[in-house]
Parts: sequence; structure tokens; C-alpha cells
Amino acid sequence: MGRPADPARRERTLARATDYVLAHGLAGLSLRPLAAALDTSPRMLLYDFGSKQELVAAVLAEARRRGAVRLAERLPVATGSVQERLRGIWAWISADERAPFVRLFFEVHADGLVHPENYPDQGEAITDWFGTLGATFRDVSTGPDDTVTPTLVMAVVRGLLFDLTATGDRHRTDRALDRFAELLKQ
Amino acid sequence: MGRPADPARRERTLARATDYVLAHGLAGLSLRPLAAALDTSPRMLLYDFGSKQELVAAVLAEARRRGAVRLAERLPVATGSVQERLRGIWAWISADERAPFVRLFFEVHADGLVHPENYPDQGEAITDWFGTLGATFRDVSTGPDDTVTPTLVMAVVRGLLFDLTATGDRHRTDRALDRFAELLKQ
DNA sequence: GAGTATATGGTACGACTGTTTCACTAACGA
DNA sequence: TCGTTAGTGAAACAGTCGTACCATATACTC
Repeated sequence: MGRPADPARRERTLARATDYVLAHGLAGLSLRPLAAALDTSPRMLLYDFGSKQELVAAVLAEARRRGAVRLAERLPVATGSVQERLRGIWAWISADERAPFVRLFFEVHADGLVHPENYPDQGEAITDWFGTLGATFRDVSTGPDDTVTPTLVMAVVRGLLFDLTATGDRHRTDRALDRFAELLKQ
Repeated sequence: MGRPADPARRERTLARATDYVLAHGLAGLSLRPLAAALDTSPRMLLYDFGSKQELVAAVLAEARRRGAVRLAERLPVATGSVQERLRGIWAWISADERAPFVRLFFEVHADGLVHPENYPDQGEAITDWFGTLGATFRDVSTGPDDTVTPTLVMAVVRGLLFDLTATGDRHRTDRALDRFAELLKQ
């Protein structure tokens, strides 16, 4: 008995909070401005999530969930040459629409280097793409459980993303990826 | 006339502040703990640097200066095969002693993505290694002002650094670099 | 209606932040 | 000794932070 709980409200808040964090970043996140932007109050944020730390954890989980969904929609296009697949992945991840995700990705990584205790599963977040990526580049792998090829491919992608986000030089980074694709093809 | 200024004090403070930032990171930097660790006071930090923002700028400049010196000491070893040179660079940059620099590097990049206005020269910080790196890998470059090869090499190094710092998996990242060296050799 | 559990507003607490102000001392030239 | 400039400690200011407390409103069962 009593007033029935409304879990949808928490979900709605979580979705909007994730939008907000993707737009504004994690570093300066503060409950009061966040609440104001979400038409709610710090009081309600703590009521729904317990603490700021738990709210952030929920937001990061939601962001990762969204990214995984988007990736799953995109990646199965494992047809074509190695070059085409690589270019497809790069075009997708480096597109402007993905910029907020990429930004948050780098932000979480950097914060995790200073406070590893807050991100117990950061290692997984890096390596869990290997399953899908390994499948995508099976023909250039050295074996069925080759982890080196996905590692290298992801390193190139992340490194070029790093470069692109810092310099904005799309032409140079695009060409560097093409060059890597050529090398990979042999 | 009057008491003579003592610029050495500011230099000493800057050096120790840089040590502190390299050890503790930029994100949570606060004047009072910093001053306490440096046996000085927030009052003096502001007296010497004007504001926290200028202090941070000075610290970052100092850190970059140190990194450049260390790199200049190391890089001229441009002898040997492409593989050996690449391995040498990777061994140097991924060594544990460089970890604080690498951490700060990622931290500044991430913060720069959220607040680009604070880092007007971030693009340069990424590309200014190309001069030296381009010279080092001249024999695998496509031309005298080939920017693509240095871009790719740095992307691999940064991407693998990203992986290594997040997962701590040295074996896998080392092998990925070896694989890249093989590809580069053709 | 009473009883009860959820939802919410308002407010204040204690701890921090960068910075400022005021007073004072230290070290020099004349 | 006096004037002048550099250096420095202590305290306060105005603000923000996450969070806790207290009241009250809302929506349900009985």
C-alpha cells in the first residue's frame, strides 16, 4: 500500500543526465547546475541515485550502453576489403555525431589514471571491443584468439582520434588511416 | 633601491609544483594542499604566479620543457632498423618513469576537449613531435615533408599508451607494437 | 475518512574553493 | 635612521560543493 513508486522518473532523469554529461563533460559536473538543466532539484537527484558518485556511475553505464548499441548497429558490415572495413569504422567513430562520446571516453580514461579506484572495470572497457573487432578482422589475424591485431587496430583508431580531437586536422588523420590500411593489407 | 627581488624562489616553487602536479594530477589541484606540500602558502603562490590559472600554465610549460629535454636526450639514437628505432621509442615512452608525464599528457588532452579556450596551443603540442619523428623515420617516409608517417607512428604509440595505461597489459601492447614495426618494414 | 509509502520543496550545515585585504617583517640604498 | 621595495603570515570574503534534515504534498489501500 501507499503511493506507488515511479521508476520511469528515475529512467527519464538518467537519460537526460546522460545527455547533459555528454554535452558538458564529467570534470566540472555539479549537482545544482545539472538539476537546473533537468528541471529537477539536487534533492531529487540524490533521492533517485543516492549520491553523486552513484549518479555518475549510472550515467557512465548508460553512455556505454548507448555506445554499444550504436556500434552493434554499425559494425556487422564486415563485408568488403580490410581497407573498406577499416575506413568504415574510422568514418563512423570519427564522425562529428560521435564527438561527445569520444570526448567522454577520453575524459573517463584520464580521470581513471588519477583515480583508478573509481573505475574498477576500466580495463574491460578497453578490451571488450576486441571480441567484435577480432571477428571483423579475422582474415588478417594470426589465429582464432589473436589479440594482437585488434590491439593494434584499436590503438591506431584511438591514437588518430586523439590526434583528430586535438588538432582537428581531418585530412592528415584520414590519410594516416589509409596508410595503415595499406600496411595491414600487405 | 629597496629590497632586491629573488626570482630564484619562484623558480624553485615552480619546479616543486611541477613535481607535485606530475605526482597528483591536474584535475583536483587546489592551492592550499599544494602550498602545504611545498612548504609555502596560497598567499605566496598567488604572489608569485598571479592566479591559479597562470600557475597551472607555468607548470604545464615546465612539464613540457622537461619532457622535451628528456626526449631530445633519447631520440638522437636514430641508428638501426625501423623496428629497433620504434621499439626504442616505445620502450622509452612506456617506461614506468614516464608514467607521470603520460598521465598528465592524457589529462591535459581530455581537459582541452572540454575547455579548448584554455589550451590555445594544444594542436602544436601534438604536432611538434613530427619534426623530430619525421627525421627519425625518413627512410619509410613517402617524401621529405611526409606528415602521414609520423602521424601514424604517433597514433600507434599514443593508442598503445592509452591501452597500456588503462589495462596494464604490457605483454599484449608490446607485441602489438612489434607487429606494427613488422608492417612498417613491409 | 485514517494509514502509509513515495515524492518533493526549502533550507542549512560544514567543508572546501580562489582570491583579497591588512598588517608586518626583511633587505637593500642613501 | 629613513625611505622604499620585496616578501610573508593570518584572516576574512564571497562563493560553490555534496549532502542531511524537516516539513509537506501526493497517491494509493483499507
